[in-house]
Amino acid sequence: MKYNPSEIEKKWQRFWDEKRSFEPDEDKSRPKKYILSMFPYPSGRIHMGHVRNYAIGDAIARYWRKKGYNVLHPIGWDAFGMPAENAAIKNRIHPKKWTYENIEYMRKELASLGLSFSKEREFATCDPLYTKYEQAFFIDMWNRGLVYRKKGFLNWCPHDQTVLANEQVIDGCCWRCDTPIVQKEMYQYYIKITDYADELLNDLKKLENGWPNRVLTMQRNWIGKSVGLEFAFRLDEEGREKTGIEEFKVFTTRPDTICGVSYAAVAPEHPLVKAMLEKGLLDNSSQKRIEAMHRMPVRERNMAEKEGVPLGVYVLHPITGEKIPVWVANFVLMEYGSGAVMAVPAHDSRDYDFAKKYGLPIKPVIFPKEGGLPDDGAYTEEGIVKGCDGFDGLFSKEAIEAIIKWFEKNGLGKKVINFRLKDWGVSRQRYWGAPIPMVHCPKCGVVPEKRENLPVTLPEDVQITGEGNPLDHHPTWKYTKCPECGTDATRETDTLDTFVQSSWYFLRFTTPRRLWEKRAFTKEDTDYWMPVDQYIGGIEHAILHLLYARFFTKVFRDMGYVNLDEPFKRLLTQGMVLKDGAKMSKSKGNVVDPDALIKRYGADTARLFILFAAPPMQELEWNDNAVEGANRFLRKLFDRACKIEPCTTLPQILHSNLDKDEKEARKKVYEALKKSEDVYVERFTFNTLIAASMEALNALDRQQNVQVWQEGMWILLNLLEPIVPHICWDLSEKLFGRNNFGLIELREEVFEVETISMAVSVNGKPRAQIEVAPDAKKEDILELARSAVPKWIEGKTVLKEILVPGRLVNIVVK
RNA sequence: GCGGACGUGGUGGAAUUGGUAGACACGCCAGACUUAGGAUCUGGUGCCGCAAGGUGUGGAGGUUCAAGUCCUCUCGUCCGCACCA
Repeated sequence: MKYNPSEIEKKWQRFWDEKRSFEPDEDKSRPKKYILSMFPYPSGRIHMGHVRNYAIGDAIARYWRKKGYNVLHPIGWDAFGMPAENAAIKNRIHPKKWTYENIEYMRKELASLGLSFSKEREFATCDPLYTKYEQAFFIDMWNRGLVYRKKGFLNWCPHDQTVLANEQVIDGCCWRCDTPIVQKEMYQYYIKITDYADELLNDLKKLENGWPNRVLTMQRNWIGKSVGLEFAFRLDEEGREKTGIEEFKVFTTRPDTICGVSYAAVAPEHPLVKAMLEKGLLDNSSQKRIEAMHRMPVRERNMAEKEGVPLGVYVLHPITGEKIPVWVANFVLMEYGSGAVMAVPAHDSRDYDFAKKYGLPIKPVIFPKEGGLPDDGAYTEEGIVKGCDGFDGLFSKEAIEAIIKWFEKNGLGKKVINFRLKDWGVSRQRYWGAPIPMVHCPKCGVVPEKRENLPVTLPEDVQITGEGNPLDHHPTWKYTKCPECGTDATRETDTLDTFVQSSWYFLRFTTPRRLWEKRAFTKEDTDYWMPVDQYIGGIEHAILHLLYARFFTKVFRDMGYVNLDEPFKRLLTQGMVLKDGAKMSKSKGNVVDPDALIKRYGADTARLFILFAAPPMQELEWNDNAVEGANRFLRKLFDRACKIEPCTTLPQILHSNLDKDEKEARKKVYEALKKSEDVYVERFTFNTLIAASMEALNALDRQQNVQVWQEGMWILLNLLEPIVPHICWDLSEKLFGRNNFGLIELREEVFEVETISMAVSVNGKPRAQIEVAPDAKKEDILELARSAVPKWIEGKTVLKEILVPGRLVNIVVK
């Protein structure tokens, strides 16, 4: 019989569907596994990255199911977002239609891979039923003070009258109409993720054994906790009178360098600058230069050269009382700390560059324990304080403590913890998103919509042109009554960031469909299913998605909705799929289409290749020839299986009766079985398991024992099922009535051998092989070893002999 | 600049605790069979060398009886963050 993948695959996919084989059991007494591959954006067609993602997740899910676990392995669609609007502009198709059609198509594509999804829990995040709960959560957070409105700067295209995401700004211009973008200040909704900054940082410790180190590092850097001193620079008398401003705050992580301050620097957006501009205290050229700095988007400022303008006002040094000039500097960020810094050119490279450029004094106050200060550049390491009254002789760490204490004692400053992490702006001036469920009332202000009115749904009769906000432009949609007082009011026309949807979708999956109308999820279900035991996805989500999802979990916990600190116990970040050394992309023309591949070779070949070609976390280089090789293995497996006599139980073999090749075959088979535990549970290096299975099949091929063949195939089909399910179900059905899909015990006797082959090396170089009995005495082995390498030891003195049992003998001679 | 990961045959990759480097596969070479095919099977294949042997995990040192694996320095590639005070 010939291996016919398309026939087999259709047959079993239908079988699984009809039997609802992969729906989780509602019996919560069974041990569970929640295996989740990140849900896809319905862009239109699946790509190889998806195939890889879902092949990995499916293998893990199928493994645990076969082990008797209750497995939740769901799929859904991250369905809101800009591509739908872009398609609407380009092809005049409604985003909703476009999205649901794509989902329809991609669902079929994924189905053709034979993935064991819990399909009955599938949903799209643009389903109103999902939006309903998301809006309710948003209101809960608003009521708890976790959501607030604030003016923030956004990329704004004056031509299209729209807000642009950072990635839509190309060289400072709108990606669509090429108009230079401006920074526009608008009201935005923010979620207070910073309230949880410390916990999000500390709890990374709990993930150390389950998450890749680099993801943990990336999150730590992103949160960016720094501890330091906050104090105020008081303006001198003249300055206070001129500007009407008394003082401004600065933050430093290096209070030990405070006596080296030679100027203060403030951001172009700083209130002091604003006040001075308003009062006309700056000359024309200074004004112009400050305005130019201000105009430059913050992202671009870091590329530009350091620039500054002296403000002509002075502050007083809190310790020495010296007068210190204040500068505006383009490298000071308004968003971080207080938007102002104390500048210590001797010990900070940015301050140094700036001081050099403008000829400001450089005063070293920290000296290394050994050696001197650098000739050029700042000394940014720790050292001993010199030239700072009252603190001289202290080492940096002690000086930091002492100086902070001094400030606190004198009421001049305090220890402060700063985070790089900022609150999460969730407003999007777009159509295709979840409407923010708020109402603007002239009497009551901004108030949440009533719960019974949720979801606030999108109007369908809109024209998406890319200009302006369709919700705002809609003739009637935004007009409503205030939920508090009934006055005429307007709806919020902003929609939510799509990251909000992906921050809790994994909780929604725990809810059986019959409860969807009633509840977002229940504690009963989340207590049982959560946390996700294995999460699989691309490294590109290492920071934002994973951070937001962790944050939502903690907020839900504090609102009493879940009993859970961290949502994802283990995380596997898969590598990219490359072709010709580059990421597959249409523009490069190096795309391999999964559909075509499945059509030609079948889903099992696609899955086998993708898991065989590289370990999951590594990049995978596409190779058409190697795909052919994967297919060859399956054909061979099928061919050999067809020659086997069916049986319904695992044959009992008397190992000692077998010949050498038969024993070797059994050994290889059981080695693969042994390996499978480690691979499916711990390491996920499917490539090595597949290699071990190939070795086993090759070894089986070198002998003819009927029972050894039966046993070998029984085991191989069992352990390959998670990787190539269709062929394994088909052959298992024919040969073993699928009785081989249960637990298989290891047979230790197959690992026992009559002789062990050991290497003999002389001075570390391998010179000969010897065969010894497993129970041979040390002296006998050494004797044999010496006699095996006469050429290398004759006439020399044996200094030492090292025996590594079962592996080698090393003879050291001189 | 800071942080991280990775460098092993012609290629993808194995080597879990320091113990015979190159498993498995692709490619290539030779052969068999053949309805002459991009099928299947057998054998070979790190490099140099006729061989004995030498040499070999980016490079240079070091620790060790023994290093792909541990340490120091260095080069390269990729990724993340990027004036974060």
